[in-house]
Amino acid sequence: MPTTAEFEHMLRGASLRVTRPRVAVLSAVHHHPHADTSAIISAVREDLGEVSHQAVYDILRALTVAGLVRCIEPPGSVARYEARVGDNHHHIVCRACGAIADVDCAVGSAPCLTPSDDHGFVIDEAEVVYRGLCPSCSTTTATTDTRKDSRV
Amino acid sequence: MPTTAEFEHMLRGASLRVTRPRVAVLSAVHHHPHADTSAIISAVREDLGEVSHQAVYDILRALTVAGLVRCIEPPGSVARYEARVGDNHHHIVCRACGAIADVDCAVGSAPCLTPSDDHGFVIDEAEVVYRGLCPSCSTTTATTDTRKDSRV
DNA sequence: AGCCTTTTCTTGACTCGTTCCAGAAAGCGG
DNA sequence: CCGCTTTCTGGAACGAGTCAAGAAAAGGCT
Repeated sequence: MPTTAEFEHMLRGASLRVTRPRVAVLSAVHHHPHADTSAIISAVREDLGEVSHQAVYDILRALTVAGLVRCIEPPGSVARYEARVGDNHHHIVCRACGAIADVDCAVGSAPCLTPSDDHGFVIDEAEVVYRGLCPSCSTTTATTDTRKDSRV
Repeated sequence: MPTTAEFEHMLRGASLRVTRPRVAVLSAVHHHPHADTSAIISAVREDLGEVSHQAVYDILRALTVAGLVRCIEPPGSVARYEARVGDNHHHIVCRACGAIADVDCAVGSAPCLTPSDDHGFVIDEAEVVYRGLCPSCSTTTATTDTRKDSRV
């Protein structure tokens, strides 16, 4: 886990001013992977005392466009943020509890980036979202759900 | 494009009561692929006159759980609905204008359903979202965006 | 065909995540 | 240390979607 000095260095490297709220937000995202905005606001306020929610929204956007954090928006959930950037990994979302886990790329090459027909689009990214049940939900839920209807 | 009688038959086949709003919503989703809820409401009202938005929300949910329509929620956009169900296809979303196009599965097998580490999750579906620029946006936008940083 | 039960639709208020705005505060180059 | 610029505060506002109670209608049954 990076130190405060490293967070400051990351901000400067992205041409962003170094402020206490920004360091706190960056730190919160690193310490709470896949946290939503309100969780990040809480974490930042534990750190600094009162911080406006607007500041956190602004900072998260600034960090996102700077490439220091990544915003993911799972269906049926609010926006969540994570610090793993640069490596293109994907996510498993639990249908029952909404838990999210990271998944590294399944295959070495990029088969999903070459669809059969791109309709003239210029594709620069493909994101994969796996859906299923997390370990605890799959055990508590009776094994009544045996559908297997999805191809990829 | 299915006829009204066929829409009614689809509803009955899903154990759903046949009502004019439901037929109109089902028809609207078939005629307007990837339309958002407000567009569907407009289309239904052109058909039937006044219909409450609540009815459309309820109907869309009922049709979704019945498997007659599919709900997609692209990041940065509201929920959209489409009638192509059963075949597992994916979507290209234009970063600039939000246009959506269908993409059939790139490969015959399901490589994306076997991630390198599933963290104990029971995966039953994988959804792929391609992001890029649609034909018109890629020509109007100057070719200044040459990043190619995504693997899958 | 006509009743009765259950489901569905209407109306209207309301929640929640997010954004907009104007002014105060703080970072940082000179 | 000063001043310009960016950032943060506080509060209002917005929009998609949800909740709740009662009216309307679908469909089974006689």
